[in-house]
Amino acid sequence: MSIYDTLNEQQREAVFCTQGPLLLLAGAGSGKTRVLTHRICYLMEQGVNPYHILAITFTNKAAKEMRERVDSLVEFGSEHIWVSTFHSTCVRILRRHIDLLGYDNSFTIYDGDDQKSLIREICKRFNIDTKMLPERAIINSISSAKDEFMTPAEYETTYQYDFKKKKIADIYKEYQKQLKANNALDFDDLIFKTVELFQFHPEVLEKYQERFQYIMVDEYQDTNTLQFHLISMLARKYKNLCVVGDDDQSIYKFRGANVKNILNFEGQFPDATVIKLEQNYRSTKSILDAANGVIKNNQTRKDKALWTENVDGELIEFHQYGTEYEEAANIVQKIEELSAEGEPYKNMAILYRANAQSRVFEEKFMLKNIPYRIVGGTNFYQRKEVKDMICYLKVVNNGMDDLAAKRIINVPRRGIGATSIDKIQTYAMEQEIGFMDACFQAQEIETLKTAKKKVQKFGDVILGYRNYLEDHSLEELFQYILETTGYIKDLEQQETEEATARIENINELLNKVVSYEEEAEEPNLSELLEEIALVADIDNLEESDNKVVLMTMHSAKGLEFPNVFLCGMEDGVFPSYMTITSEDSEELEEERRLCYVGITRAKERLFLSAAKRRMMQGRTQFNKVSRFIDEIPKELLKVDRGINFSDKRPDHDIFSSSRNTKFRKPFQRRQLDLPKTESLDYKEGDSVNHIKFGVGKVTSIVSGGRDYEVTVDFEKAGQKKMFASFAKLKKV
DNA sequence: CTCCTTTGTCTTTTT
DNA sequence: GACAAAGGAG
Repeated sequence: MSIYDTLNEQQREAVFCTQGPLLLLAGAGSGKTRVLTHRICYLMEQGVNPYHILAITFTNKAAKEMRERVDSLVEFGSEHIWVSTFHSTCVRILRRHIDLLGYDNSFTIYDGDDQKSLIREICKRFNIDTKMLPERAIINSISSAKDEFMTPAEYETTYQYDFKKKKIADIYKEYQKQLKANNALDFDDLIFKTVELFQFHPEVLEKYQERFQYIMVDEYQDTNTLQFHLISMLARKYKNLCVVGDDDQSIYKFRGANVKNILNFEGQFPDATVIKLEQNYRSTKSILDAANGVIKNNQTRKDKALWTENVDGELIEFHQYGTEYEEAANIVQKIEELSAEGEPYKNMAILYRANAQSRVFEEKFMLKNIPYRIVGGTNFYQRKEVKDMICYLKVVNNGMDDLAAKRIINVPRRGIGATSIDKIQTYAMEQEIGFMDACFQAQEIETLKTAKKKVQKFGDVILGYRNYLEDHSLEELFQYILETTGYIKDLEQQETEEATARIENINELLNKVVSYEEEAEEPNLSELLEEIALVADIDNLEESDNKVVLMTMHSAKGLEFPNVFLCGMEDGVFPSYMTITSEDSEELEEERRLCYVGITRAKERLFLSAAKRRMMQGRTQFNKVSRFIDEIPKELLKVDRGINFSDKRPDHDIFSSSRNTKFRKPFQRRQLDLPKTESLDYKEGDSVNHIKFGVGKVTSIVSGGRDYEVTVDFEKAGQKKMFASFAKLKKV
């Protein structure tokens, strides 16, 4: 009896197929992690040195789990396998070789917030109207350019006749210049620079090709073009590349993921073996059928049929509540009931479309004293106080990080305001030196008057820290910074709840520093900062905590729970307003894939819910039940009359008229009991004004349930479809 | 320079 | 409703 006997035929085939390119199409819950771990194990049995194996996962958490699972299968050697995310892999490579590209090896990693600050600064300097060109759009454009391996120069020549893009090209160019001057890389650069390194230094590439003779990539459907490039460079020599993915679970198009990577794999590697894993081991039949019912509405997908031998299981429950508060109250109550029946809290997860939806649940859980954990949202390391302390560490570590220096120069208050900072910056640019270096030369800056001394003093403080680190540990440095800045003392004096929470956060960061120093082989500041920059919130989700988990469906990818609550199943929430109004049908399909991911997280029970009205951005919105609910086969759904409705209005069950609902569109009768938008003051053919798109002509008005769907041909923006209640069109 | 108030702007997902 | 940016008083 070998460990491979428990695998099914396709799984075994995949495990034993070790040579040459292999595409593994693995449906949700089909045991792909088992296949990957067993495959690694088999490779080692075949005499492959674990040193030659590279496995790329999507999160650090997945990497850790994979290593542990391999470790439980093999007797020794698992620690030599290189298992990590794309980003961590690249950092490891760049730390060794980035000097070949003219960067310092102690480079800093910029997160999304840093990126935004830098872009904002550049826009200000370039006098760019961020109303015409929002920062978000600029960042996205630069990010997509990098995803396509396009340098600023290439971007400029490609788009020289497009006014807006030409502007972006200027910003992109300056942005890269600044990054380099600050000795910093953003997330995309980590991959980009690694590819560049391999391109310009074939001897380095060859070294890694020799090292990584067997490569595996998980969640392959979510790789972008640049990542594909990286992988194919590495695999070019030995061609032992195994990619695992599911096109139905591709949910990161918005950040550059390219489904074509998986759809065209056989085109890129013509001799590839393709194996499909279609048996689901995770979910009950009802849950799986519901998921299949939804996903089959997508036009562009590889045909496949996921099946299971599992029991039918319970029906899927769907409730429509009056408000999001009722929704939360009832879900929490259900969780209490399940808990009373003996279900551990950690077996229950609440999944939603957007992070903002977590708040109502959090309030309820606190009130009821139920342990919970929210994953995502504002990351721990993005909190003001934590970020402040990190910036101190960054400045100590990398003297060229202007952004970090500017952040802390007046935190705590040192009497150095915006005008002084500008003066230092101007001087730094004239002298072509870094911001921090300019601070060290404060005496030379003529424009500074009373601030001269203060800036000088700040410089001395930083120099003091650097000296201190020479013969002290990181923990000691951190403590020293806390003391000398008086950061905690300031907070203590405030005596507010908020301040106490901040102190706790700083202490948690201190814990991180301590535990890093204990675990690392050779602790150093760069590595600590890199660990901080590259962790995702999900990475810290401990299997052992018995807590209800709350997170977005995006974050839930790759996880599974016995009981799953999918809330906010409303058109406008999920699918989101953005995707409904977009004319690109691809976006709705991605949203549907997300729904598929959400449903397939559930093993035993699935609860779906919606609210008739909910507060969104301070306005009450009336939402129709999500179209995805409609796509689930009716016989799988159990729709109860609302329980515990707190508002006394007669409640109309959406399926109420009779059992015999097969022939009617289930949700249409709702238009009777929901307030319709006030009658419109414009009709087809009228000219109307929209706050963003300007003037246009109404081409059609369709009554869709509680709202009107209005199509307008705008003079500038072209044709748009919108809901009357959202669009606030004015007749002109 | 700092602190407080007011105004305006959004709609998503993240390494 | 939340949060950032701008404006105003000390």
